[in-house]
Amino acid sequence: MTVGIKDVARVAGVSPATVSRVLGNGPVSDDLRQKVEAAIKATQYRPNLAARRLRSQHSRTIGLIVSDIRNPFFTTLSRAVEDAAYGADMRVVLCNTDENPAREAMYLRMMQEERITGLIYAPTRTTAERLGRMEFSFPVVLVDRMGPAGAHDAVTIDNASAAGVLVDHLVGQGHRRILGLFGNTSSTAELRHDGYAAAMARHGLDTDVRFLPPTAEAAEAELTRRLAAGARPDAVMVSNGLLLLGLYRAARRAGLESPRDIAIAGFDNETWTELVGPGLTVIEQPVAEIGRAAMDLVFERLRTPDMARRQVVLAARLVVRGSSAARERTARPAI
Amino acid sequence: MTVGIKDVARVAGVSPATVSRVLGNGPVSDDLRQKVEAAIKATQYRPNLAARRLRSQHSRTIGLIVSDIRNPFFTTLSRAVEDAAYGADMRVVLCNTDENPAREAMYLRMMQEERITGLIYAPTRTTAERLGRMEFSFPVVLVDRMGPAGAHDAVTIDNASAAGVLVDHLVGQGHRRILGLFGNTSSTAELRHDGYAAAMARHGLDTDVRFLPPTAEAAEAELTRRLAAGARPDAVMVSNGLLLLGLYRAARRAGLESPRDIAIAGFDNETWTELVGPGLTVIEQPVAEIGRAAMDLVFERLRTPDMARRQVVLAARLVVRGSSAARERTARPAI
DNA sequence: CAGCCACGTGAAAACGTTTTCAAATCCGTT
DNA sequence: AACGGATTTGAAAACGTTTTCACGTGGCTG
Repeated sequence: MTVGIKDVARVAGVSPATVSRVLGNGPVSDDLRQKVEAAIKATQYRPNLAARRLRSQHSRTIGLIVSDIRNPFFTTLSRAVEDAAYGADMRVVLCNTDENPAREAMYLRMMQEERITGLIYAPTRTTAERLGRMEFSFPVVLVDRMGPAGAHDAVTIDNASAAGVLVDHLVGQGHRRILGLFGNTSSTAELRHDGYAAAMARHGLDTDVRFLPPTAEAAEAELTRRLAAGARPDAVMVSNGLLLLGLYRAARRAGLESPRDIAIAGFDNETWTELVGPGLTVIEQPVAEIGRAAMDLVFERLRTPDMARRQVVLAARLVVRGSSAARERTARPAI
Repeated sequence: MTVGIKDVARVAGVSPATVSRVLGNGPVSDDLRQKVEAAIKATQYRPNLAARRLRSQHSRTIGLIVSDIRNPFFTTLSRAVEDAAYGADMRVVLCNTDENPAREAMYLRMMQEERITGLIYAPTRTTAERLGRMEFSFPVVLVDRMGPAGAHDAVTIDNASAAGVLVDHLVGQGHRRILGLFGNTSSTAELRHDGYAAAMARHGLDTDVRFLPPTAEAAEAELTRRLAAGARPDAVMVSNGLLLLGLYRAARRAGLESPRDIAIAGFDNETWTELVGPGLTVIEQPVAEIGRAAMDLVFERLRTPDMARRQVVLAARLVVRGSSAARERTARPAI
């Protein structure tokens, strides 16, 4: 039989209420407090969090829903979230959706059943659209990806302009024919595409775009196919770390060296991007800060439920490395 | 006000017990079942998991305690665990300890308070020792790292012999002076050291060993220091992915190329090890399988509490890449 | 046709806490 | 000396479920 608050009370010679007050730092005389604490030690009492939650209506639990924790962006994010949760004496329940709306829906429902304190969530584009019509009894803070305008708090970078910065850099290095590969499941990839397209237009260049499942395999296959078909862009840019990995693999497999044969750039400054060849030029996001900001937003919204919806936009940073360097001009015409 | 089972019952014109039975697939006539299901839809009812857990004494929750989710080994592990949990309709609560025993203790206590169904746990060496004396009311399965012999179920690879395989390979390539860097927080690193030492002895070679905090920074600093002091081993092997990263960085920073100037090898086949230079020779662990096996073990132990303690040992695999290749023999004497 | 069993159902207890409420005690003030 | 207020305590209700138990109904069996 598991020992409960009543057993502690009996041993200490007080009422259960008093034990509860000791646990919750309520008003108790030092005398009784000591007795109770001794009894707790003696009985090896461990509070039952389910009971506590049921009665107090506070779960002290943060939900975290991402597509795949193995994506280093989400790995770092989750670590930051967990740290903040630890600091606030809360637990984190982790959910991977694999960009699968059915799994997403299942987890969203679970979050309501858990009566979580707050949710940090990177929604699929399809679910994000539906998000405006859904009711939640807890704060929902979107990260990395946005929902319907103004429907939820969110923490992102300025994706369109970051993509623009990347394009500007590539063009500045003399690259003209710039292929863009973008994920097809997130609003974020869409915004990065928009930024790419706008920048290309600004420079008077034609775009070349493909939306793909955001996986290394998809990117690798796509570039391999194009190279086999004889295409040879000056540069390729991609909208996230997984695509960047596939891109690099494809180039390597085709025997292309960067930047000699093809320039490469993308989003997410993952560990390996610095180590590979001349280093890969990337947009670095302040991932841990995004996580912390999201937690802050959860807490603020709890404190001030009527606060206006808030979108926190953090600065991203261009990390220039060898992969995007200028090539010696060949005889090939500029267009 | 939140809608409860009673509200559903009232709407459906049945008793709360019947609603509960519908929810739990209990024996209910089709007639009433339909009414109840309609009422559930109408009221937007969501079960309260805290209440359910309190009454049923089942939390359907798996605890996962690792040192740092950002270590790709644990990332992949956690993904496998989460997948298995999803399949069994369970949640996973994720905890990072940063190899900090205090944080570990805190999380272990939390797990008891959560009354979790089972725990998957990679303990620090210091906590692992204490583990034999601790009582848990749920199955504890150790992963990657072991506890006191036979005290808990565990899933690992054969660390000593895997390290031996790595040494044999390096020696086979002609390397003689092999520096070994090992983490100082896990039993696993210790076993890998033992395997290294045994293999070196078998080959009649002197060992050169250092135990470090298992971080990239520590490994990088250590090798940099040694190189600066004029040391130049034939090869360096390390006991995990983080150390491998630091090792590679240090070599690179010192302008050493692998395998020309120094051979490099280690544990954990992370994404980047294949991409870097000639590729890094590593021992690859079946990480996802470790996670799945751990979950299986949790379930088996729940089914058969008296089952003998079980240690599952999975096969690791040597992945040979360029970084360990033989060097052209120089005039330097073999010893 | 009597008896039995299987089945579906509801009333009420139970899970382990926190919280409300009222009672009791103590202190200082008038 | 009496009163008011603050402080500490305990009894009991409440949180939202599942589970136990007993009851009623209907179909079978003998």
